[in-house]
Amino acid sequence: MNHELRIYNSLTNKKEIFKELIPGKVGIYVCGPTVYSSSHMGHARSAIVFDLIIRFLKFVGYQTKYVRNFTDVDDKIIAKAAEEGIAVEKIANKYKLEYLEDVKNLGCLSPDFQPCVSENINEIIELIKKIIASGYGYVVAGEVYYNISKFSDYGKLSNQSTDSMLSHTRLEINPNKKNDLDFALWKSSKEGDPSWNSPWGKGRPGWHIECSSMSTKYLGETFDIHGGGRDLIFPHHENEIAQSECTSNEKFANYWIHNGLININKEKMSKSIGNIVNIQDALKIWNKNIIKIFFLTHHYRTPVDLSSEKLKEIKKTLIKIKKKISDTKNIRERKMDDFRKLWINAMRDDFNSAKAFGYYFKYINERALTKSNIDLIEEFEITMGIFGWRNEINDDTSSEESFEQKFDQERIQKIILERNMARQIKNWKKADDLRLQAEELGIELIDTKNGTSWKRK
RNA sequence: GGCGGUGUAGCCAAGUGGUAAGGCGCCGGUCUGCAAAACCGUUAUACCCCGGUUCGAAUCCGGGCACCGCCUCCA
Repeated sequence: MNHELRIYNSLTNKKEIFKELIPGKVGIYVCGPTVYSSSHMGHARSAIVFDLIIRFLKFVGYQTKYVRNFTDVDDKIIAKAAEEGIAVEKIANKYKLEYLEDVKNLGCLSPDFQPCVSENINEIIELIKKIIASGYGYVVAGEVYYNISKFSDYGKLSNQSTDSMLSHTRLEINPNKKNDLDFALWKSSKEGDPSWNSPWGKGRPGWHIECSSMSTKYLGETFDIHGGGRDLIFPHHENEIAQSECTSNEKFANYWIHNGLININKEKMSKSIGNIVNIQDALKIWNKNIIKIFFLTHHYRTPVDLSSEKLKEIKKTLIKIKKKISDTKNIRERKMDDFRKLWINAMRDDFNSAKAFGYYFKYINERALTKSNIDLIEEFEITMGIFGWRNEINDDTSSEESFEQKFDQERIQKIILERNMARQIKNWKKADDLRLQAEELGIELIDTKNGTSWKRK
């Protein structure tokens, strides 16, 4: 059996055998949110994917050091603060706390470190000084830019030549820049903006530099894994590499892991379309495990289409599975290779949780469950970060309660009463007519020993 | 235009050389006054198209086509 862990490295666009820098230890840095609005399902996916990766790395015996930052100094936050007439720090703090609450509510493990830009200004200034001293940065009118033409590897992550990047750019020409692709390391700030003193005047860090600085601070100049959403490959991660490698002369991150983005009902989730789904709103309707399992039944690199229909499907599956697990009789035993070995191997191959869940569903469906089988199932659930879901997911359509309350309760009760009277005297024609009436209201009647209940159709 | 990704049943989704996991749905059966739930069973001669390599390809190579993402600070 092959015990190696294989990871798709966005830097080489290949699956590679994972080799850690220090035996038994893994350092991982993931780009967290810019805190200027409530976090959405894209953030959720990223948090869930990297939570899975951390859990699995721990499971196979690695000691992990997991760092996820907050970008709390940024143009977007400043703009939002101006729009709402609230202090920049308050906006940043509000959304930072919200994010922490959201990922906690999703049942994700906390990173070991969650640094903020505002708390690392000195480190950032020192790094910018080093970049200037190495000849890669230049100062113009109180601002510092990175000179990409000096860094010969520029474009190695996104696989682009600087020429081709320029050929189709929407970039506005900035006369202060030596090259159009140069980016700001330090920006001078307008009156009222958050600002710090620096050798170049009052200002604040540009986007990108914080991640170079903070990853190095916690993990060293070279570390094992750098993660984030696919959309960050260019320019953000490309620029991080340029900033870090020009001063260290070392490779920045050995493996780059990028999770796929999400669509909502087949459309790109975006502000302009107005279809952003917040984590908070999703959690009001769906149990966290449904959301997690939805994401985990897709491979982390593929784009995913999110819709309530798909979440309902997951819920249905889970309710069935839950009943299977509690029913130890009545299940036919079939041949299946070692479940534990199968799912671990799936996960060793670029964290293929979708495949692993296939085995999980199959195993539960085809096993007479014994104590040891349950132990195996629970081991899987713990590693995937869904342990306890069976106590949290009910088949009482509770997730649709808010929807159901909009129905005319009185009228439904009247139909049920009338129909049951008809059923007692075996007037089936009338009973069926009343069932149809209920269906026209969009609900379905369910007869049980304990009476008649109903649910949304 | 450049770079990257994707294309597998009605829908979703695994599968990197050995003859198509899993889920939802559909259909049939048991059960039920009828339904629902549950349970049992069925459901891709076939993996966008055309060539090639191979004893053998969804999987590798070449050429197309289609869709999606990124291409600088939120557009």
